[in-house]
Amino acid sequence: MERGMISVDRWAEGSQVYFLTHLHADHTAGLSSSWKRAPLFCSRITAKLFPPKFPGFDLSLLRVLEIGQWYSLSLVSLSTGLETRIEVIAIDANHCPGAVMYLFRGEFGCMLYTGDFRWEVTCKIAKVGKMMLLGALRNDKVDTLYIDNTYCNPSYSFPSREVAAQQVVNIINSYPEHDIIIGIDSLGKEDLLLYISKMLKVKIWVWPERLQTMHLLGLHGNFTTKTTLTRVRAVPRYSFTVETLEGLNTMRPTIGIMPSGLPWALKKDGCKDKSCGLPSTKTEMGICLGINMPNKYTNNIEKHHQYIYTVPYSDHSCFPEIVEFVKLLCPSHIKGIVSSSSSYIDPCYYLRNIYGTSSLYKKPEIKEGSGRVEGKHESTLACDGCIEEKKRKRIKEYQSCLHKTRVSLLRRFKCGVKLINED
DNA sequence: GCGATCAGAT
DNA sequence: CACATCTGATCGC
Repeated sequence: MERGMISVDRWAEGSQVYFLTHLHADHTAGLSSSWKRAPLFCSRITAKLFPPKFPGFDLSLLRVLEIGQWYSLSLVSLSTGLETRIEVIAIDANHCPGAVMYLFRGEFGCMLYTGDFRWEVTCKIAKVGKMMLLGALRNDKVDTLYIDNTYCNPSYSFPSREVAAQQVVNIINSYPEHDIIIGIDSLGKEDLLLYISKMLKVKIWVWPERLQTMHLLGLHGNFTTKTTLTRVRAVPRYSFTVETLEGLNTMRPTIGIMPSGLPWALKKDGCKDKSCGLPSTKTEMGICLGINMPNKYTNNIEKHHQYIYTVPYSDHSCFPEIVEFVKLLCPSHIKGIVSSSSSYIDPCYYLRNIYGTSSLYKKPEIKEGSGRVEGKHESTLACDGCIEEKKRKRIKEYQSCLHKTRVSLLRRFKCGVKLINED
C-alpha cells in the first residue's frame, strides 16, 4: 500500500508533513482546532493569523518557513523504510497576506505548488518573487507544476491591482455624497482598502473580527469599527447582495463595489437580475461611467445593478499572466489545483499551445498516470497539455455521465494534494 | 451532544 | 456567472 509523504493544503491522514499555502477556507477544509496529525509548515504571516482561525489548535505543531530560505527535511519512506531528504523553499505568492508557493526538491524531482497566486510582473513584490523563484530554481527544470488555474481561460484578462484600485477610488469619488460598501473576504484585499483609505483620507469600517485581522497584520491607523466615522465600509462578501444594497438605499444613498476577477464580462447581453431592468450592461456602463471617469481606468468596470459596480481587482493570475508564468518555467507536467465549473474538464487546456507557438520552448513530455497525486487530482483532472483529443473527448463523456457524483467529490477535494511515494 | 461534512445560498 | 464564505441539515461517534 502506498504511504503518504507530503500534503499541500490537504489535511487527511497519511502524510508525514503538511504544508499550508494560505488561510482561505477552501485551502483549510479538513483542518480544525483539534487537528494534530503532524508538523504543519506555513509562512510567518500565516502562522500569526492562524490562532484566531483555529482557537485551541496545538501551536507547537506549526513550523514557520521564512520566505526565500531553503529548508531540508528528513522524511521516512514508509514503503522502503529508508530515510529520504526533501528540500523546500517558500516564495511569496502575491495572493493574500501570508500566501506562499512552495518549491520542493527530492527524490520525486523538482516540484512547484503555486497555491493561489497572482503573477503580476509589473508589481514590485512579484518582481522580487520572480527573482527569488528563478534563483531557487537555478538551472533546474520544474518537473511538475501545480498551478492556480482559476482564470486559466483566454477570456480572462484584467489590469494590475494598482490600476483596479484606482478604478475603485474613481467610482467612490464620483459619488461624493453616497455611502460606499465594498465586498471582501475574511482575508485579502488589504492593499486595496489601504489605497482607498490613503487616497481619500478616510478610515474604512470593517467588522470586529476583520479589525482583529488588520491589527495582526500590523495595520492600525486606517480601519475602524465605528460606523459614524466614515462613509466607506468593507463588508463580508456573503452579505453583499442586491437586497442588502436596496435595503441600505431606503435609508441612505449607497453604492456597492465588488472587487473581483472578471467572470461577469463573459456575459453576452442584458442583465439577468430582473430587478435591474436594464436593456444591456454595455449601455448601462456607458451611461454611468462615461462622464465621471477617464477612459484609461474604465475599461473593465461593469455596472450590473443600479447600485452595484464590479471592478476587476483580482488576487488570482489572469490568463496572460498564467501563460507568462508557464513560459518562464517550462515545466514538464502541469496540473491545475482548482476545479471550478469553468475550468472543470481540462483546466489547462488553453495552455496546450504555449510550447508549440515558440521554438524556444520544448514540448512537454507527458507521462500519464505518473501517480504522485491523490485527491481531486486524478488523472482525469490533470491538465497535461499534450493529452490527445480522443482521450479528452472520452474523459469528457465519462465525466458528463458522472457529473453529480463528481461534483460532490470535487467539493470534498477542492484544493490540495497529497504527494506520495512511488513504490 | 459535538464535530465533521454536505448542500445550498449569497 | 467566480470565488470564498456562511448557514443549516445531516452524518457518525
